[in-house]
Amino acid sequence: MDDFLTLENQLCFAVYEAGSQFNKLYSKALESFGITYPQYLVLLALWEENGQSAKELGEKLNLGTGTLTPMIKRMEASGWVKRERSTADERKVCISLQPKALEEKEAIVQKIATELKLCNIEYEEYKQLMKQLRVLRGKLNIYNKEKVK
Amino acid sequence: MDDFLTLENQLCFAVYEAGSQFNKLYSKALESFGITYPQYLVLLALWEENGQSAKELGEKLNLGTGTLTPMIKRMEASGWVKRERSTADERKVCISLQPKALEEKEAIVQKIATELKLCNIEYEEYKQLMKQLRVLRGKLNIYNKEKVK
DNA sequence: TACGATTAAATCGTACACGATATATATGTG
DNA sequence: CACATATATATCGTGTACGATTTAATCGTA
Repeated sequence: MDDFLTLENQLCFAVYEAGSQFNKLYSKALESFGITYPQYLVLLALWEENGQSAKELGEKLNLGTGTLTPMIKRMEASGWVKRERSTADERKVCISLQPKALEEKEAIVQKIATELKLCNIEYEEYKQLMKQLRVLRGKLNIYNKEKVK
Repeated sequence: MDDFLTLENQLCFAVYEAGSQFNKLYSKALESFGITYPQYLVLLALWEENGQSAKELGEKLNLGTGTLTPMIKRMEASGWVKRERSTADERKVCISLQPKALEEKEAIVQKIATELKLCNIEYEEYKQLMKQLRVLRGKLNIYNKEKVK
């Protein structure tokens, strides 16, 4: 009757599970580099475009300042990034990569690629999932944006 | 060149994003009931089978005792569940629903159903995603289990 | 039956994640 | 120029999440 109520049939839970599994996989793979999974996402964003304000970074990663500020400070303390107040607009903080983040890039990327290969995710599967998750993201985004109003 | 390195093309990030969007949607929908999204998942598991040990619950939800114990205690404090040491095996704690959790079930389920409907997720889309996420879960599970050894 | 190994929870430390609030800088309009 | 408004961060409080360690109960086997 209310089969749709079981954990097993909840899309939100399927996503939640996959998320925590990726979290574990990446955390373990990144452990030896001394970065966490969310910190790796920050590096990805900065490798793509070095020197971004906290706001820009937060928008790309869907993270508020309450999450980002302390995280970036930890990454600064461990030598991955640096934070500088913009001189043009003193409200802004510009976050950029330290040499360490550029030097270690290849090794980190390689490590992740190696581990992911072990999961045997097919290219078609990957592509399909990405496509469907983008559609889902679009719909959830519209909903969440509406609700803020 | 390394387009596969962009955030936009990372499966892990797509899952991460969808997860946090669901989190926001459910959190807002559940706010008036005084429960969080993870707590709602606990209720789902207990509505499905009332009276489970912390270990069983943790296995279904992929949560360790470091997460579950304090969460269940909060849910006990707010009157949703109760915790009782098993008399047969004093190591076990049996977690079961308080009347409040049974009384509010319909209202909670209705509220969630209403909000989800507003997202316009098609049945086919839902089914497809569930199917693919189950495959992904299987693969990530195998990987993560291997790594523990 | 004694005792080492296993199992179930609890506890601890660290790191997200989010909403709400505070603070400081910049901007727009009279 | 003055001042209300808007913007960018920072801070705070609460609640997950996870690995590691601790504690207590049970089990297996000599």
